Amino acid sequence: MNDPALTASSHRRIRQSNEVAALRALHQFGRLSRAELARKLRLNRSSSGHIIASLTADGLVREAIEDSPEQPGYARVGRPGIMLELVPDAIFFLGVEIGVEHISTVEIDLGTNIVSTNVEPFDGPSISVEAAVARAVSLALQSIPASKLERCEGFGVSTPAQMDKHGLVRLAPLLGWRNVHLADLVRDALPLRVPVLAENDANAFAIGATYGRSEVHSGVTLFLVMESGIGGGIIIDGSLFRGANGLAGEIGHLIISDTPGPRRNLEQLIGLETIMGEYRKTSTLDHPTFGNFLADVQDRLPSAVSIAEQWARALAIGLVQACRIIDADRIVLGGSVAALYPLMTARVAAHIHATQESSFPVPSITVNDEGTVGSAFGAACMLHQRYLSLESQRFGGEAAELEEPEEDEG
Amino acid sequence: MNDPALTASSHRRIRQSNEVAALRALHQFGRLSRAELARKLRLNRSSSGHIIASLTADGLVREAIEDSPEQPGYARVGRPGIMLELVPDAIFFLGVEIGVEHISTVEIDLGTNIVSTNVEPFDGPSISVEAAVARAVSLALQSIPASKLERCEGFGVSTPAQMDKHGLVRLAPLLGWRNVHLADLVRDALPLRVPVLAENDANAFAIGATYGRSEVHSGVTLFLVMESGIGGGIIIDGSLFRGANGLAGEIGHLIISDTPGPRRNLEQLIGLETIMGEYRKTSTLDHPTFGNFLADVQDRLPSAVSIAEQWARALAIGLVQACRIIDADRIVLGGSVAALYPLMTARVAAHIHATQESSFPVPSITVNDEGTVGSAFGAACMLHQRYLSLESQRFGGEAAELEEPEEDEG
DNA sequence: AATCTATGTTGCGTAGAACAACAAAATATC
DNA sequence: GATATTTTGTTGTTCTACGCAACATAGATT
Repeated sequence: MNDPALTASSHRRIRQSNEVAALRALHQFGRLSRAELARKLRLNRSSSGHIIASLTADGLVREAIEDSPEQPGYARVGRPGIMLELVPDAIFFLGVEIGVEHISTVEIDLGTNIVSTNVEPFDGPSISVEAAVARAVSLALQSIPASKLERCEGFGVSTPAQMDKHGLVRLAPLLGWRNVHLADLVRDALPLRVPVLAENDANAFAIGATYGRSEVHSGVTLFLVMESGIGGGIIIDGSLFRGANGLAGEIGHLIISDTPGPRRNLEQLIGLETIMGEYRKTSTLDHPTFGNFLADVQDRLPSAVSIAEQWARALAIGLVQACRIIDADRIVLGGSVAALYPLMTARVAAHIHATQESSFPVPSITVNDEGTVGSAFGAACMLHQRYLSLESQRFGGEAAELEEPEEDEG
Repeated sequence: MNDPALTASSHRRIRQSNEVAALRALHQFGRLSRAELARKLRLNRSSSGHIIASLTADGLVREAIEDSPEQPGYARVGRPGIMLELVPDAIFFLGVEIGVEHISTVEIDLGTNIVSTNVEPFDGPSISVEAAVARAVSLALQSIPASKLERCEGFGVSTPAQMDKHGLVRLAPLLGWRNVHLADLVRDALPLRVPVLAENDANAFAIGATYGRSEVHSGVTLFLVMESGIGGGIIIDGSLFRGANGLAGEIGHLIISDTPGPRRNLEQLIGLETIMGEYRKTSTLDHPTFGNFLADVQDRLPSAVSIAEQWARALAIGLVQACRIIDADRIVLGGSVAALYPLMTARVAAHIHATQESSFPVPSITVNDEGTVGSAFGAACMLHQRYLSLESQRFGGEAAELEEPEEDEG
């Protein structure tokens, strides 16, 4: 019913849409002159000027001081344009990850630069939702001076839970939550009136990993977060594909093998627990860590290599299965287990080749190296993305979602 | 690079977008008054009136003659509105399926009603692309009087091939094609200048099966075409998800079992060939047909039921695997083998339940009953959908896709 | 120095939506 | 049955924001 193409454009919306487009272009390309912007947006130079004028008045855009006047190959004839850039600290966004063992918060600015982060240990399962939300909010706000607060334009939460697009948690097994409206709780707990979004942690991670400037990769990216559990997210043309229930990309439960005894799913085959379980059987150390394991693999210790080999095979099968359905052209691996991939690149590729028909295009595989704040960063990015879209509160958006003049006159 | 949100709106575009929105609303809801339309589109009544006036002048919309004046529950206070409707035969679209054994053509009108169809036997593998295109075009046009031709507003082709979104066929194993620009060939063969789109047959089928009026199901639909081969398509919020290479939803090659000997993929387990191969071993008939098999299953003949049981299990596993990745909430089965599903509903459901974790929402499964023209119909629908969008040629669209003022200035 | 080229700005024209006012066509109310 | 009420469709006006053209500007080119 909320068919975007069914809502009409008015005059206000034109300008809104064009201002948003200008902001997005500046975010994507970094620096542009008014004339360049006009070309990108297919606008007249004069219109571009007007739009920039109003964005400048709002303090979102400024003329860049030419610190590096001689960019290589920038010798063009004609009057040089005045470079424009976003004012990074004009506004900011907060992202929080409520994990099982820790809470992380991230503050990003209009240029999606990370301004500050906080991480705090946390015992998720033993704490109520309300208390968790309270701690998350206070941790996120603790390093923000009161005077700056009003420049906050969005608050994102990520957590290991299955939730709908409104932030209603259906089930969070690791935290013991069920049917809690997380987004609403956070909204109420915040001393600000800003847009709040909640999202599954793997989905948020996926957004964060793909939502960089000039990273508007048009295509399909499958993002895999490999820790004890295996999470996943799918990004289509730069925006998250949630699926019907927010479960799209959660490939941890794919059945990989039904060879001998019980069926084994991907999580059971490539998760951290499994690797460490196997590794403990062979390691001579008292308390072997994943780091020890990686070192052993690097040293080509047969027992460790054998475990890694199993891992590579299962990962390859999982990726091939997933790509047969969503036809991704890019795969990004994240989470601590991803560190194993660079050691096993060739083996994974070989298994993919063996499983795949030759006619199928093979996606590129890369490792994401965001720190522990990846998911919180992604949550913040979701609000950055929202700000640079037509739903932005800045334009009295949101209304479009709330009104819904549903009149079912059968 | 073709980021839609990066292109700005001008004055012309406003009207375009609003006219398109009006046409879409009328298509979706059938009949609306100007005031109702204004509410749906969030426009002022007067603007709605202007838009309707210009669409009426173009012959696309008319005031409906109140043949059924008393719609139930239609007693509302106030002046009753004048109902508006699309003029079905204002324009039409053609769709062609170039299959392996037959060519089917469909003509649909602005209301997506099927006006006429043609089916002709065809020996795909033995015929060149050019000849196939020529036959397809002549079959599609044969029943269209010359005077009507100019009202054609689009031509769609579907064929069992992997192709990109521009209609360039990378590979069509069943027809022996490789690297042919099918859409261009059709464009050149047509005696009209109309938009031409080409799409994989399963994808086209999927569009046709979901693109009904008032069928703008917002959600994720997985469509499965089961014949000798297994094709598939994914529809997200009413529009086709092609994936990076047009292969999204092609779940025929999912690995279902690696139990004893060689791996078996879904196609090898639930395809028509497999069923009939098994059935021939047990049937007492000389030339058993799939119809015989269905009858035997219906009669609970143990040998047939056993084959069907295997089929149900493999299908269930395939669907569960697919839904774990794309999180579909609706599955539609098509193709001749789909007729087996109604007999096995309970078994499939049981297997899904057994494979699935309880927390996972189970999608609805329905059988599509389009005839043999489903894929051609879908191809025609693609152009209907395009006409009711901003890329419509009617508004000098397409330019947006051709210009591309790419200026990579490092 | 003169010319060329591209940029940024300004004033004007215009398309098209919002707004307000009004007549019309029905129901609701007394 | 007359009047009030409600909703619709239309008309004229206002306003917003873009396109266009003209011009001054700032550099490169000759």
